[in-house]
Amino acid sequence: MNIGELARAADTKPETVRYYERIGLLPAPPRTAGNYRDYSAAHVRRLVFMRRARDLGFSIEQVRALLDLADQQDRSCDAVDVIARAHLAEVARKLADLDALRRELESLIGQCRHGTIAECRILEALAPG
Amino acid sequence: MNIGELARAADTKPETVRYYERIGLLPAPPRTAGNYRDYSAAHVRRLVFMRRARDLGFSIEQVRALLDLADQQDRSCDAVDVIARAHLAEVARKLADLDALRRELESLIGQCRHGTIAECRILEALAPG
DNA sequence: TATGGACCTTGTAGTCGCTACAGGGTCAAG
DNA sequence: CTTGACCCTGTAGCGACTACAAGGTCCATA
Repeated sequence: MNIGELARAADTKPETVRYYERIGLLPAPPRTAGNYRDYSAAHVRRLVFMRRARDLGFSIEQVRALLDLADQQDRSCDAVDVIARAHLAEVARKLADLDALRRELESLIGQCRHGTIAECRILEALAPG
Repeated sequence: MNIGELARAADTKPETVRYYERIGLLPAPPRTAGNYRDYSAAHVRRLVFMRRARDLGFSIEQVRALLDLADQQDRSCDAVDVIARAHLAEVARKLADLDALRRELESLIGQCRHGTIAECRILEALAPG
């Protein structure tokens, strides 16, 4: 299986796959006679896992930690729980920030009286004083 | 007023101020005999405006557009409204995405049975099919 | 007057997670 | 045998800063 097929199987792109190999996240596969990367089903599984975790907003370093843990089958899975909870806390924080931001923008926009720039309430709200 | 004082007045850092000058967002001020940047109250107003807009999540290019508009006092402020509304739409979209993400993470975490990695529901949920 | 330390100057490189080339090589179909 | 779709490597770019390094300036204190 070449890099394009692997990428399609994980709904990503060859550039991203090469990037993951370069940063040591996806093991380098054997090469064909023509120097093409030659992937197996295990690579597909690993890449799909990575893409799914990335889509859920885990950072590359968190993904690396999750993959490392996944390789140690007999350890307690509490470490996985810790990573997931830390990420959830971060997401919750961002949600709160973004919601406050939305309210502030809505208030800003609600003040627009469609006059001239000189009397623009939105710009006034952004300006000091 | 030197760069450190300006930065403190706008609750930011000298590096950021120099960055804004480099990308043409904050006009280069005159220099003192010792080659220090010498800022006026107008610079403070502009930088505070920029930081406030950035804190509200406007991109640098949006801030640039808002500043350009703010300089044209007799134009209609509808263009400002358009920028603000576009940004609000973007924020609302991100909020929805992040909320879906939070729910998915909560569901993932709710499945943790604190056993071994081999039977970890979180890792299973991340793994392919 | 000397000296220390806090500031300022420039330029460059790093962050994150890719993405987009450029300039070549390989492969399968027609 | 040629065409075109893919692959290879290496490097540079994105946004919005941030972090140095190596030097210069300014001001207060000894």
